[in-house]
Amino acid sequence: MQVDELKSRFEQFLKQKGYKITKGRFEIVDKIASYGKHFEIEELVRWIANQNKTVASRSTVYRTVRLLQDFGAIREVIKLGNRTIYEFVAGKPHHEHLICVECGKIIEFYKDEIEELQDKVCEEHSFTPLNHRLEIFGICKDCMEKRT
Amino acid sequence: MQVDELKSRFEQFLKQKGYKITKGRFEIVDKIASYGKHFEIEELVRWIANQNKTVASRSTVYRTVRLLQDFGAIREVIKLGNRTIYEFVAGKPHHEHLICVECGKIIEFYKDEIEELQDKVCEEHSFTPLNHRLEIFGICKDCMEKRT
DNA sequence: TTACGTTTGCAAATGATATTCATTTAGCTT
DNA sequence: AAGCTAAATGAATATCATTTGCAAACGTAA
Ligand SMILES: [Mn+2]
Ligand SMILES: [Mn+2]
Ligand SMILES: [Zn+2]
Ligand SMILES: [Zn+2]
Repeated sequence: MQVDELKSRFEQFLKQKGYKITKGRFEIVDKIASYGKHFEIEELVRWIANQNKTVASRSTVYRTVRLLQDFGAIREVIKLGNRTIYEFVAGKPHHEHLICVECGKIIEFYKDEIEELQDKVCEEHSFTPLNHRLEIFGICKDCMEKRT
Repeated sequence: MQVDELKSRFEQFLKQKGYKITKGRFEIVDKIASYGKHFEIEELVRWIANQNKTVASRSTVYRTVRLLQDFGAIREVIKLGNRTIYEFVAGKPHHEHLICVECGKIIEFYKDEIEELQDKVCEEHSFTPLNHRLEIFGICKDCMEKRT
């Protein structure tokens, strides 16, 4: 399992930033890594709360998600209305999302050509890209079929 | 000016939906059309409030922005943190955005090939796209130069 | 073990947006 | 033109996600 690998890298990250190595932080890493789906923070808070003898409070979850974003293990992948959907991306290759506005299904995809074209656009504008997000909203196959 | 054209189309839209033609709604259309920049709703509310003998209240602004989105004259183009940046798109051709995370500058671009590739991806997943948003976050030329 | 800065949990604050409700208004229908 | 009814408005209040203040607990390094 590469979770241990990840945790040790996260430990390095914390040390290097002068932050402390705490139980709560690592519990949250474990939970997020084992959650396996795209998630919203409140969803995660509830899920963690339902596990027995859990440690982390809502504030700590929010604060740790922030840290994990800086660390690069988590990414905000979908912004819909006032909801933010995150994803645990450590180890996963970069990709974008199709979001069904009817059932909420999330489909992942990756197109190298799109990435290249983005780089080209950035160059054309002397813009240094740090990260990007492509969201395509629409109706998934199943929902489309149900409509008839 | 095509604002009148737009307002008359908006009027059709309202009638067709059984909504009413009111002063407030059209005042807001005028303000947004003349604002000329990407905007956040609170920013718009303040700006409208600063004009003299204005009609619309905060609630009406929020409600009308919603309507204009349904109508298609307004689009949520950037979601950054808990901020939503809108744009008056009526008449404007579709495009995407580069966002400087340092100074907030917004650069618009359009790449036909990217649009085509998106359609291709959707087809591959039997997904019916309704709309999409591509945000590229990074550092603009000016900010990059200032860094040295 | 001590000392000190960091983290935590909780409650309270925030900020954007939505909603409630009493009042006004738009758009019919006499 | 006057009345009628449903929709729109404004102000206050609620909601929801997220952040913050603060006292107590903890992690780290000497
Ligand atoms: Mn994903
Ligand atoms: Mn734009
Ligand atoms: Zn669906
Ligand atoms: Zn800049």
